[in-house]
Parts: sequence; structure tokens; C-alpha cells
Amino acid sequence: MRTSQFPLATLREVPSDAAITSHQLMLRAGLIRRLASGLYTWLPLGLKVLRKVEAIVREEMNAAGGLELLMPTVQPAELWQETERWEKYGPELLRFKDRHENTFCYGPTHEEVITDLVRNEISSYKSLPVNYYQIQTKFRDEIRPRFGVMRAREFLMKDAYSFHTSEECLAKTYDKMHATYCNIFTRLGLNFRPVQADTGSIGGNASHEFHVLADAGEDAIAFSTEGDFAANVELAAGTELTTTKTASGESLSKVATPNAKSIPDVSSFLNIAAEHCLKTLLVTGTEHDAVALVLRGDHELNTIKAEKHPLIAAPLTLVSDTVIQSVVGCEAGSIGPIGLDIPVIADLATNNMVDFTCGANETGQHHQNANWHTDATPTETADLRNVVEGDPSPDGKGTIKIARGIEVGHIFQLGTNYSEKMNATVNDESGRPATLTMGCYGIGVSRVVAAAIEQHHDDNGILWPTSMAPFEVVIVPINLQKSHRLQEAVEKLYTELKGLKIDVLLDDRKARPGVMFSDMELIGIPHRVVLSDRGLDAEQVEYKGRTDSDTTDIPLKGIVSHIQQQLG
RNA sequence: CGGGGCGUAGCGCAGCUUGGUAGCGCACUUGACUGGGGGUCAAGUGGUCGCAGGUUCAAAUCCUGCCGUCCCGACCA
Repeated sequence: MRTSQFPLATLREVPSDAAITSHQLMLRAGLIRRLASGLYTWLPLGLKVLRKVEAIVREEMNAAGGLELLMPTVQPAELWQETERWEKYGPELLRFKDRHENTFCYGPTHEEVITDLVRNEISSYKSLPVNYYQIQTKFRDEIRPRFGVMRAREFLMKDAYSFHTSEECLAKTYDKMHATYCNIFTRLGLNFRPVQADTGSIGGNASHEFHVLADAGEDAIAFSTEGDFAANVELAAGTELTTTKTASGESLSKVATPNAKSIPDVSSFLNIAAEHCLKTLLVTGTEHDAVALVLRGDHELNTIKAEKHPLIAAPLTLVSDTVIQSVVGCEAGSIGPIGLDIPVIADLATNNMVDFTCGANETGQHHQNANWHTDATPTETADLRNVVEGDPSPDGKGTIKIARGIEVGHIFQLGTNYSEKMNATVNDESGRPATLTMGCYGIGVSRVVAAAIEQHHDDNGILWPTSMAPFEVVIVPINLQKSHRLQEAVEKLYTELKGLKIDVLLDDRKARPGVMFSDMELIGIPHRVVLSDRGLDAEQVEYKGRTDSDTTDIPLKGIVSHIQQQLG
């Protein structure tokens, strides 16, 4: 391709509404343009990248036995009513009516459509398992679209759905998809981690998210410094913490803590580290007006873990000040576990604490030198907190580190959630209907592009992994218009590279070298060959890899094989 | 949904306080010079100043309403 026929749309200035690097670079490099909030046009250069990602995903899915199909973006409300998601999904689901007043939605995902297809098309266990996938536009009416295509409302997704008659069979496909995803992200040249994840609203058994590690990531990932353990912080198991301290034997004492309403207040007022304080939160219970949750002062409550506890009502709700007054008889800042007659669930990390400080259940009063069992005994202990860096890893290997990640893939074992509601069955060996067991597997194709840039860029622009670069090589001639000899050499090289199926761009603009260099670095082409009259005098060309600090002179005769070598 | 910011040429911005001919840089067009890291000179193109209403002799500027867009928040004991 030639720049004269493939116009670049690079911008020198950064559009003011782009907050993160990948969004800025995607606009500046001319990959995308915004149409409206959360809606983006992919320009030719950007589309080339998107198609390369798609191609890798497609190849690997096909290699793993996936069958590609294409479902409509618009879906009838009736299907969503069957699974009750029409009510549950909320305003993220874009709903509308056609001219006949029939109700539809724009699909944010396709479980209903694929299950409907399979229940109609597949009637025997002999046809299973199957794994259908599509690469298709989705729409989710996000509360707050942001960061360009990273969290857009309309986006490109690969979604796959597998059907089975047994959990074992599902687990097999699930493992295969896990391995396939690892292949895909490895081929894409990304630094990623598969992590254990919450199954969330979709439900089901096992679930893994695939995260590209990058500081701009919206999720926090906890992983072991030594073992393979990796989990979303939402899910990472907290453990008991060991301590070398033993109780001093001093007895419980009460101190006045006027106006100290928070752990930072109390710890600075009494000059005690937050980790030696307890914080006590009252939340609505399933059987009680209030349930006390006790955490170490410097720890945060993990909502997802708490909601799973049978005594705690979901969604998690902190009780009102009125309830605190009637149950405890003090203000919110002075609650403690001592003498409470409601269930007290203590986080595991508080187990080994000694001589701690906690609210005295009287406004403006705290206890010091409190100890479990002598002063208070929790109804039970449970894992309630977010893990923090330095915690022991739950697999016993090393400690926890926390990094930011961008979720680019998510796989679930759905089980029979959808098939039961939609009555999707096949005849089993005995001729009786068996409810289908399902898995689903998604990759955010457009988000992968943004994530790759977030992970691979420098001050001059994008550093594409070769597998998704819009072009593999660019030829930059200096003063092309002025030399016939140069034109001939450039055309010869261009033709030769094209003949070798190398994706090559020839910058034949009548632009100054600085402009061409800057543009090519901005759009991130991994390999650059500069040809000039001066170089031809010495039968040499100049090569520079996008991440190389210096250029290398290469004999003209050897440049093709040098590039082939670089491309591996 | 709550709070805040911004809307003036394709992009980045000034002008608004104190009402009076719509401006700058980049980009774009033409020409000349230039030619290895975003050139120089000259001449140009391009605007319903987000929309609607109001105040006024006169509104980008003041007032009211609406719309769009971006950012922050939705864990405090």
C-alpha cells in the first residue's frame, strides 16, 4: 500500500477529551474518530488493526473446533423475557419498538439467541458438544462510556457458546478455551494473566478473566509473587494473618474519643496504627435488622464476599443511623464488637489481633487493649476483606502483589441457567430429554486494540506487536521526486516485499523526512527502511526497528532477507 | 443518578469580566524557495460562536431554559 492511496489521518495535537494514552494515540494516529458518546468509527488504518486481531482470534477458535456463525444484533424481547433478563438486565439494555409496536433490544450478548437456535436445531446428544462463535458488534448502554474504545457503548466482541450434556464435557471445552485464549493473547504479543473471577450476574460455576496488565486498567488483579495464583481482587481469598505479638495482659480500658468518627480519626487521635484498630460496620441481615462486620482498621470490606454470606442481605446495604441508634445506642463512629447482641462476623485477618482498639458502643468512646475471647467473641469468622499487597498468597506460595489489568477476555461455565429457563434439551442415550449444559467465552476484540496500545507505546507513539501492526514494514524514501534511480530502487524493493506477502507501506508523499518519520512512529509500524540517493551511492539502505535506539546501515542487496529475519 | 468543567473553522485554543467589524496556532489550497527529524515566504479557503427564547439601537459576550460532551463520585463508621 502507498500513502498516496491510503491517506493517513494523523493529528499533531491531542484532542482534549481523551484522558488515557491509548485513546489519545488512537485519535492521533488516525485509527478511530468519535461519532457520539461511546460510538466510534474505525478509519481504514484502525480497521486494518482490528481485522488482524479478528483474524488471529478466528484462526485459533477454528483450530479449537469452534464453528463460526453470525447472529442478528437486534433481538426480540420475548427471548429475554423467557430468561427473565428483560427485567434483570437494567438500563444497560437498549430497548426499542419497531413500526408494529413489537419490542426489541440491541444485543449486549447473545445467550438467548444461541440457546434458541440450538434448542430448535439440535435434538440429539450425538450432535454434541458444539461450540458456536461469532465476531460481532454489541451494544451496552454504559452508565459512563469512557477512554475511547476501551469502554465504548458499541464495540466488537468475539462471543462463543458451547453446549453439552454433562459437566465433565463442559469442563473439557472450558479448559480448551482457556488454552485457546492463552494462545490468542500470546500470539497478539500481550503481557496478560488469566485470573479467577467472580461469575457475577451471568451465574454459573467456574470463571476466568483474561487481563492485559497495564496501569490504566480498571480492575485490580492480585497475583502470587511465586506461584500461579492470580485472581481479581474482588475474589482473591483473604487469609488469617500471623503475628508475633502476644497479649500484654493489660485489661480493657475505655477512652474518650470526641468527634473521632473514622479509623483515621481514631488512630491519629490516640496515636495508634490503623492496623491495631477494629472497624465495625452494621449491614442489613437476612434474619436480623443488623449484622456487625468486623475488619482490621486498615482493611476494606469486600462487597462481593459479604453478599455471599448467608446472614448478610444482598445487595449489601449499610444500615441507617436510626437503626444503629436502636440496635447499639450510639453513633456510627463508635461501634465495636464488645457486648453486641446481634450476629458479629469477624474477618479472618482480625483473628490473631491482640490488644486492639475498637468502638465502645457509646458515642465518643473507644476501648483499648481489647482481646478476643476475654472481651468479645465473634459469632463466626469469615473472609470479608479485599486482599492487599504483601498478604500471604492463598496458595501458600509467596505473597500477594497487586497490578492493574484491562479485562479483554472472560470465560464462564454457565451450567443450565439459560437452557432450563428456555427449555433447551436434547434426547440422551435413553431417548429422554436432557437439559443442555452451557459455557460461554468472550473476547473484547476492539478493547484488545486499545489494551495493546496501553501496554505498548512510547513518547513518539504506538509500539505495535508485529501480529497486529497495520503494516509490518514501511519504506521511507528521501526526496523521491528528485531521483529516478531512487524511484527505481524503491519500486523494486516495494514489489519484492509485496511478492513475499509482507504487509508493506510505501510512504510516497511529497513530505519532508521529519514528517514521514514522525507519522510512521506515531502509527507504530515495527520496521522502517529508509532509501536515499546518498545511500544508493554506497549501495546501502538504512534499517530501524521501531524500538531500536539507532539506525543500522544494510547493504541494499541484503535488506529483504534482513527484514524477513526481523519478521521471524 | 449526584457534583464539577467545557461547547467559537477539521484539531488545539483566545475573545466573554467591561455588549459595538469573529481572531490565533496547526491542518487544508495555490505558487516560489527548501529538502535526513513535524521547514520559509507570499497569497487564499473554511464559522447558523451548541440550540431556543429573552434584555438591548446592537449579543460569541448579559439573563433563562434546553441539548451535547468530558471528568469525578456512588465503601463512610
